[in-house]
Amino acid sequence: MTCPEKNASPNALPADEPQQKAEALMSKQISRTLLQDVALEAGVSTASVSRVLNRAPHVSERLRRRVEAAIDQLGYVPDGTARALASRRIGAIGALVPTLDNPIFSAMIDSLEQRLKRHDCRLLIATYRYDLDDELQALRTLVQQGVDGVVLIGHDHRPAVKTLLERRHLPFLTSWHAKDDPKWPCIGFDNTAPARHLAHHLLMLGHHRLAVITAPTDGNDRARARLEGFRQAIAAAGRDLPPEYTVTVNYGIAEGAQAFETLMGLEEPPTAILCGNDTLAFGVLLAAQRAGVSIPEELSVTGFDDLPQARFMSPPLTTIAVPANEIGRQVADTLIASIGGNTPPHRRLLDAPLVLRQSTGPVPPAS
Amino acid sequence: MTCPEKNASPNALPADEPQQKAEALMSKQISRTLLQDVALEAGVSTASVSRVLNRAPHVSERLRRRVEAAIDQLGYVPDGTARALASRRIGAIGALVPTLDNPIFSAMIDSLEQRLKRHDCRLLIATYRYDLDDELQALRTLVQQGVDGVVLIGHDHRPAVKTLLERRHLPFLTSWHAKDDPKWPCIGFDNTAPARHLAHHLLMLGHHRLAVITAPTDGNDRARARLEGFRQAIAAAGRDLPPEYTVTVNYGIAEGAQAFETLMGLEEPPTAILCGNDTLAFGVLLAAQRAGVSIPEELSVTGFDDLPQARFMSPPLTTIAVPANEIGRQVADTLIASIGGNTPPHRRLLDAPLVLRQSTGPVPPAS
DNA sequence: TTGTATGCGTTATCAC
DNA sequence: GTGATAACGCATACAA
Repeated sequence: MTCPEKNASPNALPADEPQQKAEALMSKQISRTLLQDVALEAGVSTASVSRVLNRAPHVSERLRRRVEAAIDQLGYVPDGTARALASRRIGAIGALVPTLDNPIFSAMIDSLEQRLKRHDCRLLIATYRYDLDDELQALRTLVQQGVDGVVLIGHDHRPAVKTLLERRHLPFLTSWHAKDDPKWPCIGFDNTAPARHLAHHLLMLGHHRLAVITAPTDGNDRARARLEGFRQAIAAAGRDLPPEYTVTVNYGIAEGAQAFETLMGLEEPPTAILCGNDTLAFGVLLAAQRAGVSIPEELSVTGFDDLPQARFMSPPLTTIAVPANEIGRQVADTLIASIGGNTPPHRRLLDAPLVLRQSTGPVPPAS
Repeated sequence: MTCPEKNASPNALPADEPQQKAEALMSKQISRTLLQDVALEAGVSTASVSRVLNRAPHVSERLRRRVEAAIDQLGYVPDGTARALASRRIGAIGALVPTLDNPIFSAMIDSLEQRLKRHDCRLLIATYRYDLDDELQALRTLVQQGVDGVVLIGHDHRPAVKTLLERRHLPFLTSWHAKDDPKWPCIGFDNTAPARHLAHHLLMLGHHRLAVITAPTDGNDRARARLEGFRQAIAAAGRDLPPEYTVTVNYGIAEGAQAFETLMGLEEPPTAILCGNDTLAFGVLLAAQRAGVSIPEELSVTGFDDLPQARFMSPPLTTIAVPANEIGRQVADTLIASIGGNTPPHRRLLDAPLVLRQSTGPVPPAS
């Protein structure tokens, strides 16, 4: 049964199985060392090897050493798929994000992944381009893969998302929003209040004609919340936001620049522009520069996100610092705890402070 | 055996097993429908259900319909972990990238993921912060997870990386470089030639004092290759690149700005600065603007990557357009083919064209 | 503390 | 074309 030397036969079968070898050669791995081989080498049971592998309690130091020696000796590497099937955990969570093209999301994913690694957890990502049907579909495949947990952006989702998550008892977290709903635990920040502060800030500077450039709000509660914040402040000041002062464009610098042209082409151009995100604001800043419109003397501009570039723009951009990295870290820690059985707080709100820079100033005297 | 109604018992065990239910409640999923249940419902064998699921050939239309009906009826969802164990494929590949904080990498990952989805393949990502030991470690965990393929950035890796990949017969691809090594199949682009072109372009404009700002070259063959390209062109012009004209800084706008200060503080400041990537160049551009150094009249600046912002800088940045999205797509297609048994070409080179904009101009007369 | 035996839910290899 | 049934490699309830 025990072969002379190097021949650690994968399966302790009753007799030589001729096809065995041929198969192994065709297959992805040639005669891998199995947990069973380790058990044999160490002279212990497979259960003990498994215990050592999983750092289970109640294993004697002596046994542990023996097993670890055997593992090193044979260069054993546990099979993740078998582990997953038996333990019902794959050691990875899934993240559903609208896109990775937006640096604010890739920043969050980056820190999420770094933090998960500490907990020995991998990250499976899927993007859905702000299409909620695609999001649902992507979630289905992630769930089918067997992810141990899921993180979502925002609270705009198809109803089936929640149904699926709950039916599978899958730990999950939403992020990037602040809605207080016990059914949708979240780690995020308020998008409305900061938006309100930005608008308020401009109103205090004497601006009357505020315009807004927003991303499409369809399936994007963050964009909606920010727009709502802008509206609230404007309404509180006894004014309103006329439709022609609200421009909806897709994400992008060029799109922001385009929106600038549109707004400045109006009979009564705004004296301040509130942008739904920094990238749009960058576009406005650049277009203004090209058009010879000086910021903030002739026009005030605000962003939302505080991307690394924001402080380097000319002039530096007044914006809201979104805690993308902190969200990544806290989501990782919380989801891991949640997978471990701890019920997380239904809602954790992080700061998204106003960052006053030089792109905003008093309303021009001419107005 | 067959329960009255809703009770699709997960296992057709001989008798009631009291613990069964308790366990199920504790566990992640409550009485999931299994492939076996589908087989029962459809009145066929489990093998047939599996065949339908995997679109295997030689299945009658009639049987397929019956099975599909049963699947819909029961809302059956295959278990990815069991599938993975039995088929030896998890339906996901792993991507190892230095960081996702650099938009050029997140762009590639974004398109990679989008394209993989078409092939019904998921993406597992891991970052290693340019630390090759971490890269190796991360690869180990991905392999252990059972990924069906791996994509790496560059050709700087620990030897163990290749050993591991080959021992497991794991399809893999490197990217972002152009080294012609049959052992390291790659889909990338030449970093050296474009760098040479940039330097040549400046030399043709009459610049003699060229400086370089580079990212740390340790474990970063792309940075090294670009630096080498700069050097080649300069040497070809009968000049050299003195050490004080070569500044190494970490990635970042602030870092680029800092390097600008350093260089312009020299007794004989350069008349042109070649940056290892766009982000560093952005820093230079912004610092120059602040310092009142006009570009390109007093100083020429080049980047490398062609990030979306590059064309919106003032002045627009002369740079190299790195095909990040195309790499993502082609890596996806090729790796999938490779997993399917097709041997990919050892090397596919994509274009990384010079994009001439306004940040470069004739050497200032004073020089 | 350690060993035994079985389950995890598919795929795949055979026969038929 | 379809049906039994043996892997797949590990975790774990239970016994010892």
